[in-house]
Amino acid sequence: MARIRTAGSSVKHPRSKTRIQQENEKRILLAALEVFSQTGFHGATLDRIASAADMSKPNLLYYFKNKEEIHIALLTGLLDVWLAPLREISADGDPMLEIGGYIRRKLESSREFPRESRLFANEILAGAPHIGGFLQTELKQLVDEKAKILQCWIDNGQLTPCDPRHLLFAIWSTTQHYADFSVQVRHVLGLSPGDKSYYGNAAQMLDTLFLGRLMTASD
Amino acid sequence: MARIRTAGSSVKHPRSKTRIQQENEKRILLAALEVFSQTGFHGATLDRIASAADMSKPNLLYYFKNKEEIHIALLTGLLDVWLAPLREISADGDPMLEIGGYIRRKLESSREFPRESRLFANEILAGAPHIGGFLQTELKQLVDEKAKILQCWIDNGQLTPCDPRHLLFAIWSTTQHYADFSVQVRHVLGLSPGDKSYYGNAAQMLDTLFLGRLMTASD
DNA sequence: TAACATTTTTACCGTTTGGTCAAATCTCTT
DNA sequence: AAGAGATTTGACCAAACGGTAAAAATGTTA
Repeated sequence: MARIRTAGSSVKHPRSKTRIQQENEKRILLAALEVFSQTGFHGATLDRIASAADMSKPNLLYYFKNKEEIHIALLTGLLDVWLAPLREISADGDPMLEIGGYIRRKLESSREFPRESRLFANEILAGAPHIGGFLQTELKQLVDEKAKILQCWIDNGQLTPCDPRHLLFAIWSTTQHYADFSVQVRHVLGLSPGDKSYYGNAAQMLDTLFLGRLMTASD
Repeated sequence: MARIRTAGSSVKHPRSKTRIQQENEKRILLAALEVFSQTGFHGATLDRIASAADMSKPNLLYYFKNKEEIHIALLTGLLDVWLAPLREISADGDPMLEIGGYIRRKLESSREFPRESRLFANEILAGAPHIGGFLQTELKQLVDEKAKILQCWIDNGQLTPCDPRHLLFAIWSTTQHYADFSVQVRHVLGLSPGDKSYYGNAAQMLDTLFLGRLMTASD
């Protein structure tokens, strides 16, 4: 009688994960990221994920009990990465450097993790069925906190008056656009698949856009 | 022997469309827009579309020969709407008014047609399998044309130097964000579903962002 | 109203998909 | 080397799905 404990979650013995278990879970998540980000949740099939992970479907389901659990595992793993660049904004720093740095970090994140960005975008487009709670609590809280900092800068005359939250929206959308809509960007620019040379011009554009008139004091 | 001619596309007699035909095709496309924009292509089922159109599935397939044809019909109907605001930009006008108007039109389009915007976003996210050609030809051509106008304004000192194409990307992403990521926007702002009150602040934000330092001459 | 074309419905089909089960194999420890 | 537990596999299943065929119903027109 096999399967006394399901991989990694025995109720009686929450033993640490096996080497094989760790390796395979990573392989699965990597494969799932590839497939989910290409076709979305509904377009992805367990067969494709399994084959991308070089693994049989039942074997895959030995590590994750269903398709949704894989999806959730990917998303929750993503949230910290998504928040990280925003967390770094410091009230003590210079507004220009702080906002410029945030933009650079977000843009870099788009270039380095386009699949993660598309996975996130798909989830939001679908109405955020899995991470709605996260958006309402953790994200909202962090945004509220950082919006206060931005508001301080505005009150100090270091930043052009505007709704801080919408300023963040603008940064999110413009930076993520290069990952989520990369196909459109490439086609319009006449570039071939895989060519990411446009990121240079993107950074320049966003600097002029956000650090131009929005910054009032220094310079 | 029924079905001598498939609805609307007889080879021998390309007769004009029946009243019933016109009505039903509209009903189907409206229902499909709702379903596709909510769940994406793969997540949408013919049964759901049919039931949303208050129609049996075989009846639906009498008007569109398969699921993909419905999707394509929706997308192609969308492209002109998508291009329209950009087409209006005139070389003769004042840069500030032209760009400001374009932003307002795009934002208004997001508010009025969020489902269409999400349908488009889904298509791009999936790699633009159906409208790749459009992006490479019609869209690229129009962008090239309008980019020239923007470049003129830059050369005339009326617009801050920047890559015109990336300026357009920034406008697209920021305006469409309010339709495509509305769930996130609402959750972060603490608004309830259906509340679109944030569009006011959005317009203000985008004006300060794009019409601030980017505009150099007048003012 | 009769004849014809159009529209709708009912019943169905083959495939794909998410997921299960039990047996077989492998791995690690003693 | 042996046994216990962990992993893998092959065979399978029910439901959902995209789509079809043919007859029934409805609309249109002469």
